[in-house]
Amino acid sequence: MGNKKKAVTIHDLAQELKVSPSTVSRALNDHASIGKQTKKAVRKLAKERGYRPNTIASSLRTNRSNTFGIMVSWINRPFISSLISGIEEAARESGNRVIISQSHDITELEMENLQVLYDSRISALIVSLAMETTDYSHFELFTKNGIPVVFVDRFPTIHNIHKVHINNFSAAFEATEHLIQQGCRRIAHFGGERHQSIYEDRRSGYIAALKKNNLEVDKSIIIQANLLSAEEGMRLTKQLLDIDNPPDGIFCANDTTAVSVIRCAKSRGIKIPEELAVIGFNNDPICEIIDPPLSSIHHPAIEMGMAAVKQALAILAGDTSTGPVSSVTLDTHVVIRASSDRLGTERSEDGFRGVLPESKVKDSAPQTK
Amino acid sequence: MGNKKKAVTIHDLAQELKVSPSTVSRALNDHASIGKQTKKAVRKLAKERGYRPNTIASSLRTNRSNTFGIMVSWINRPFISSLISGIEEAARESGNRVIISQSHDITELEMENLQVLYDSRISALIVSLAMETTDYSHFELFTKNGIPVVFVDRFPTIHNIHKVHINNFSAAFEATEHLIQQGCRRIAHFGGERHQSIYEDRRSGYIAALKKNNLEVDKSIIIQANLLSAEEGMRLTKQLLDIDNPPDGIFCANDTTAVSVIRCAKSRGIKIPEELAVIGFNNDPICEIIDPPLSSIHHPAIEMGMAAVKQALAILAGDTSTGPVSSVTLDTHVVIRASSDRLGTERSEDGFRGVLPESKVKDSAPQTK
DNA sequence: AATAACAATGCAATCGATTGCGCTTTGCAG
DNA sequence: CTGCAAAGCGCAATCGATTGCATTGTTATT
Repeated sequence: MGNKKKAVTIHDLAQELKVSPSTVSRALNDHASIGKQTKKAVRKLAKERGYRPNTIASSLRTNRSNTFGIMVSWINRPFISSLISGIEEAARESGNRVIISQSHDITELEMENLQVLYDSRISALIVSLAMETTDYSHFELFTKNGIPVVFVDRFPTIHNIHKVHINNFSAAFEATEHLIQQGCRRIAHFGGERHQSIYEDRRSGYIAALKKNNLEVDKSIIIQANLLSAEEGMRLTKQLLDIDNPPDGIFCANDTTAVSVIRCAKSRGIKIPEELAVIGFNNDPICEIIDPPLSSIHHPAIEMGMAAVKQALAILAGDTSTGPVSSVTLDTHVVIRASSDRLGTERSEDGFRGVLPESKVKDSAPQTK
Repeated sequence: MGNKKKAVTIHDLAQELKVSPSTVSRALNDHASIGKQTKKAVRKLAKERGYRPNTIASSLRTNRSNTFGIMVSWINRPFISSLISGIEEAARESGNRVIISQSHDITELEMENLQVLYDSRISALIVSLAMETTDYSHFELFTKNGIPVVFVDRFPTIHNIHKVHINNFSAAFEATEHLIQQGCRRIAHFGGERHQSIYEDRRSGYIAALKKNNLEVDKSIIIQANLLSAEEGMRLTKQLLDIDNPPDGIFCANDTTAVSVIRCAKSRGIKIPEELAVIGFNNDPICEIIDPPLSSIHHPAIEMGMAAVKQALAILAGDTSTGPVSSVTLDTHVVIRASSDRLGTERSEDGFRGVLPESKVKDSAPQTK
């Protein structure tokens, strides 16, 4: 183990076959102007000697690294890890590698790590913004140097960008209307940083649904969180449930806080969904696990990752059919479970209902280790 | 956007400063034989022109890519994504990039993707084996070429390897003894593929605990799963609970199947932990979410990732203090929750107990999006 | 048979950074 | 004033693969 014998190069093959390195290179790349015999001989020897192309050298010469960079907040979050899984798969299928980097939701770290990605001369960058980030100038390093940047999920509030996203407004609208249909009349909202458009849009969709249904918009039950973490969720829910006129429904901007709401409510003996109907966002695996199962918005993480790669590839191929920028919107849908199902139509015994989109998610992301 | 002006190189800087590229290179790398003034001037101009080193060129010349390759089964599993998060962080801190690849638990895909990683001339490889994999010859490509391979979690059953792991035997032993202490006398086991040593060891630890406590080892309640998926868990649990003499406790080789056991048992009205005590493995986030909360073995995913990087760095630095191979074993511990706590000492109201190792996990991996 | 056309291969530059070796200058001791 | 070392910097090769252009050998055309 650990021998440091040098790897085989095309020069080694060339020497042995008494041809030039150019010929070897072309033979391996199936260039038209190389004879059949030669190609066969080269490939045979390459295999025998265990030749493997040096991607680094190739990248330097061709100026194409065939590598995508990913910048996300935290790798170990259900939505993000599925997103990455989708990116990895689509990238691999198109012959690209994937370098990964996390910002820990801190803008400064995002900036630092972007430098590293740039130094790696990635072919394209796929980003989901750090929660903190409000200034986007650090992405110009890429755009100004001709490296496509595709934003996924959390994207900047500026116009000239490529992005893959969902319609957060309408998803939130549907979620809220669902609660209203279930009889809720005083619906609270758990929202994230408003400078992140996805959270602002979810908030707007929620408010629009209330207004459309002639329900009061009470800002005292619109909760503002920073990171939408479990701890925040627990702490803020306690406050919310302590007020004189507590809500009878709540729409949370993510599942993590929704779970905290359920746990807090349960500990107080508040019946879900009868006294408090809850719906989250993302359709994380925990939705099916918690008792009662949590209604949510299905957020197509893997598909979003794949779409981002597809979009990056199109840009690299010079596809300008969508104009200077492109925006892909993926579909979401409400997944109704017991936490919001006051009419009792969706209940089951063991909680295993063959809901189509969910089994689909499971197929591509089994919760095994 | 999308201008294709070429990036600044050291030659551009050299020309403008009327010095040689060598000087620029050395100045930027803080080489001793370059004058103070020169260094200052070079760095100033580099900054002004937005110079960024081309890692690809540097890698080619120095034969060091400063890139770690990761090969895992699925990125989007709680344990794996935390593992990767740890790897990414430790790698970044040591100035290394991270390329990621997934095998989907299929050996063939593992082999194919390893080729790609090799072609990228990664500095070191960190692997958690595909469930299927029993032959390890495809890793020789790396070892024979002097590229360190560090196995994490799922490792080969051969000796001359570097690895980071836990003591699966003793963890399983402790888990099983815990069930026995709680009064269980007929304990079942849900195991994974036995050719994967981690699952074989968990099984052995379980059996050893039974024997030590003079309990019968009944193979009819040792369940063999392939992927340890939720579906498998549900299907096999149904069979298990249908037998004449059902178990009063079960130790599962992962949390996913343990959750299935709980859900299946609940749907049949079996009381947990009174009639069936359950303990899983990994301490995934779902453990705290499910009702009743699931006891488990804390599996230090992030720390394992960091340890693997540390180990790889040591090998690259030529550290032979551990001999030709090195093995790092990290600690685990039983996390007792309601699913196995028949004595009722660990209960709480809202399920938020400030268990130290858990809050630690949360700090580094908040369940937010 | 002479020439055009083409197929197959080689030559050498190139991508951007690094580095061993050698050259020039300055400083200082003898 | 000479000699010599150290400081500061440049030359040119190098890493491995790619590619425009030149070259050789072969076949087809008139």
